[in-house]
Amino acid sequence: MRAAAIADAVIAWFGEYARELPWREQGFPAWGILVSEVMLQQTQVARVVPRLAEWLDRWPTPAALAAEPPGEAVRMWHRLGYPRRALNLHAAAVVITERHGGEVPSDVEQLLALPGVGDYTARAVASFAFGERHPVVDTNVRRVIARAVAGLAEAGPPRIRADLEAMERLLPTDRRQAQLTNAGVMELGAIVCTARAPRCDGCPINALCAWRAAGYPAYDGPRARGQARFEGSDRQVRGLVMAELRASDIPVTRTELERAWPDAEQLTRAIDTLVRDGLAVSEGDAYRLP
DNA sequence: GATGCGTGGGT
DNA sequence: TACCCAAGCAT
Repeated sequence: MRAAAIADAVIAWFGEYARELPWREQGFPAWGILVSEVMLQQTQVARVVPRLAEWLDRWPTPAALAAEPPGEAVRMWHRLGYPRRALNLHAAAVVITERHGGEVPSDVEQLLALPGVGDYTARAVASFAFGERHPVVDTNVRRVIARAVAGLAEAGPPRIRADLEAMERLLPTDRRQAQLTNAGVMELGAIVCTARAPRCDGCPINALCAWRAAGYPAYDGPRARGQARFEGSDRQVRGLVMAELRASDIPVTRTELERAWPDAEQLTRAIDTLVRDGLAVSEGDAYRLP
């Protein structure tokens, strides 16, 4: 069967060429897996590795993190981006401590209920930390399936149900083999079947690839939405404000923030949304981490 | 279902 | 150099 051939080839390749990453070490805790998966949401592996080590060194358990103010999580986040993830991780640590006896749950439904844990992260933790048999679908997996199975150059817009079903069809029955298939297909998409310049010569499934067999046709389907320009955006201003708050032990005044971004109207909008998101707290005419 | 959300690496 | 893209999530 074609799906079995793909899984077998990917598993064999993964065993030989997988990168040595902290969260793949024997005995790496479920808490560490959860933290790594949240850090990896839209953030490259190379930037995550050092921050993950610092984080787990300071907070080796969910209870340790839950005992501190959420602002400390935001500060430890440094410049990983999307700092609401740090807030989510802190809130998740509180839930895990109060409702799950301090242990990261292995059940997908319970994982999905944690703040900042969505369809990808819940199944990644269930599969990688606990060996549960669930399809894990991220941007890499979607691209590999689009090419190898559907014969398309790109995956197009995400469709959760269909994407999960497509990966499910590739998963072997055995739990361990399913886990290795999840990790292997992701890894293949990350370092071989890349978005820009795929390294098809080194691909373990190039002989099975529908896109290759079709002669690498160009993509003509619907495009995933592109990102808005960053320079001059509210996101940039929010980032600058957060950098100021992280760097200070005392509240930062509005006047000091205006030095970082002179446009008063845009600065106000950034501050207001940060306060609404719980990433900043107002204290008189100044602001600090929560 | 479309948008907003940080920061930086790769080409 | 600009631009695309990155182990997504919440609303």
